[in-house]
Amino acid sequence: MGERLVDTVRRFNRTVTQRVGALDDGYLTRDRPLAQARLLWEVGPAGAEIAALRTRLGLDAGHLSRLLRTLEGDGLITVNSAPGDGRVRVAQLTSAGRAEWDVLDRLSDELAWSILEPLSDSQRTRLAAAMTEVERLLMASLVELRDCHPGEPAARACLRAYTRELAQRFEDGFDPGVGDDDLVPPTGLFLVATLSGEPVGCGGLRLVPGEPAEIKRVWVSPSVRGLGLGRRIVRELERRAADAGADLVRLDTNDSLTEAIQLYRSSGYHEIPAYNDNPYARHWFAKPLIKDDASGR
Amino acid sequence: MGERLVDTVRRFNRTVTQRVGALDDGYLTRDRPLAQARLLWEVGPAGAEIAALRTRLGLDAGHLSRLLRTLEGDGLITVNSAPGDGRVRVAQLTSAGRAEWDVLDRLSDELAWSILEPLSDSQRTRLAAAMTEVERLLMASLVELRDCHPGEPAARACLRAYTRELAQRFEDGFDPGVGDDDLVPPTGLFLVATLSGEPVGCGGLRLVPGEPAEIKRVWVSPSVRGLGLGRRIVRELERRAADAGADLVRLDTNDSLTEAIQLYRSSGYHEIPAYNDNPYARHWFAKPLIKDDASGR
DNA sequence: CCATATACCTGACTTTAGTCAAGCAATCCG
DNA sequence: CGGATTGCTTGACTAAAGTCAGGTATATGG
Repeated sequence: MGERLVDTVRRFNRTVTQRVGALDDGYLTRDRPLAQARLLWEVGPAGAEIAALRTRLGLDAGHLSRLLRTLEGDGLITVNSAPGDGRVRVAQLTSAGRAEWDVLDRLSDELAWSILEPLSDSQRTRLAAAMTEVERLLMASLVELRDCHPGEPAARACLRAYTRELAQRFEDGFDPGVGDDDLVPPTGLFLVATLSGEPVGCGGLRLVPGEPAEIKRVWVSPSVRGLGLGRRIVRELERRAADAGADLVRLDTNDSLTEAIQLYRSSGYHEIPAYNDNPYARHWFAKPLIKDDASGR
Repeated sequence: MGERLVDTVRRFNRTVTQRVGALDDGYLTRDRPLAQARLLWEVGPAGAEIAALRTRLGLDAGHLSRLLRTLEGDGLITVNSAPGDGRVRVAQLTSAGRAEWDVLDRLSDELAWSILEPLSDSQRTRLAAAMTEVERLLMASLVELRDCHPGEPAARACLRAYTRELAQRFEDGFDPGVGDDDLVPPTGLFLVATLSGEPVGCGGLRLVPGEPAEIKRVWVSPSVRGLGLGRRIVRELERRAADAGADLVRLDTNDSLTEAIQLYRSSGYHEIPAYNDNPYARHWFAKPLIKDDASGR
């Protein structure tokens, strides 16, 4: 039965991904090299930082620079230094570039419509629903979890979002207090989850030798909630804690974070007495770590 | 609401198609050029005719030939003339090529599993179901309908399948009688539906000036049934008949072709008295054609 | 048997894509 | 203020993809 599922995924990858992908490229290319067309599209009406384009398109810095130069030469974009930081450069569409982008936008609409057009109404609705489902579930697989210094931009973005959200949800606001710069080896660690470059979640671990490990700053972007990312982050943090020699992991949380409490309970955590005086904490949880070097499944 | 559906399709195309597609390519490439890897994969354990590879991969004849020469030079495939026709050449995997193919097969399994792995059981099932749905419905859109001489290989394949199926379904067998070589302009036409090069359906139209047009040889491959292709073929034939000046289109059919009868009834056909003495016909249908040069949505 | 068509191959390109090291300007850090 | 770092650009490549005009066997139809 696992075999059947794998076959389904493989067939899907082959047929849908390659064929529709090729179709998409063909439509959007407009007798311009594919990389240029994609780049022009990604710059978009709002403009974009070059670093962002690089991660989104997965291009080499040199290659990207050259592509930008070509588009600039064709009068489709301008590249200027960012106002804040002179090293950062920002690409903007010129009016000619905008016109071209609009054409791509229209073609993209037409392609989408050409897919829907031969279908009956009910088929169209079913297709859209199935596409949304596939997309959401694939997201979960494409999220990458990696170690990240809390000071890195991706981490800071997550922590800002985390703080903003808690401030909104807690009755009496939220002040994160001191920074999270201690969440680096050897006294801790910080994980950031990214979806094609964009940070979509995070989690920290504080490690004090001889004491239980502590999970902190677990946050998942609303855009990917309900896909099990929180559970995945917590599981990874537990694994790291075990690797570091901890045999217990604990954390504090607040009543208003109902999904989090639900997650911890269903992940094997049980409530314990307060182990700190965090003014925002209302519940304290702990989970014993069982060491196993042979990971099952 | 049409707009929402189009947006869904566009988002799907972008995220799923590009990201999963790139992932797929990366896995399967095995530090061999992508085109070579894909070609090796397409040759497969059963071997393949070069013409088939060309259409399946959408490659230029020269480019393909060179790729074949490279794989041949690496000892992965052999290319020999086909037994029937000395011009046609067939690629076969050598044992080394077969071993390489097996590796690709395994990697493909691993990639599929890496997508499923982070998901819960119920999510996996839902993903597989949604993928199957997307795939089937996209098929309908990717089917291309084109004019085709009844003597062309694609047409002959359809007509053979048509004949075989009727012979099986009719109580007293089926003999197509004379060929369908009259289904060419100006006395008629023949359409073949292809799904990425493979013929999956057909339909013919006989045109006699001053007489009603006649629909013949409508067939849809079992692999794509239930996706509205039959209806699409009939609709296109009606359009062609109208373009040719006919104001009525008629056809004959047999009791055992229940889906066809259902299709004709729901497409606006009504039963009429026998207009010919086709020994296999049990029902005769007709539909008046309304001319409209402004085709609505 | 000969003209024509088919199916593929070769040579001789051009265009894209992608890599790597070196370099420069802006910024950050102590 | 001076040395490191960051962010991007350039030069100098290589590899892969794709194109196009011949060319060579094999088949087909009169």
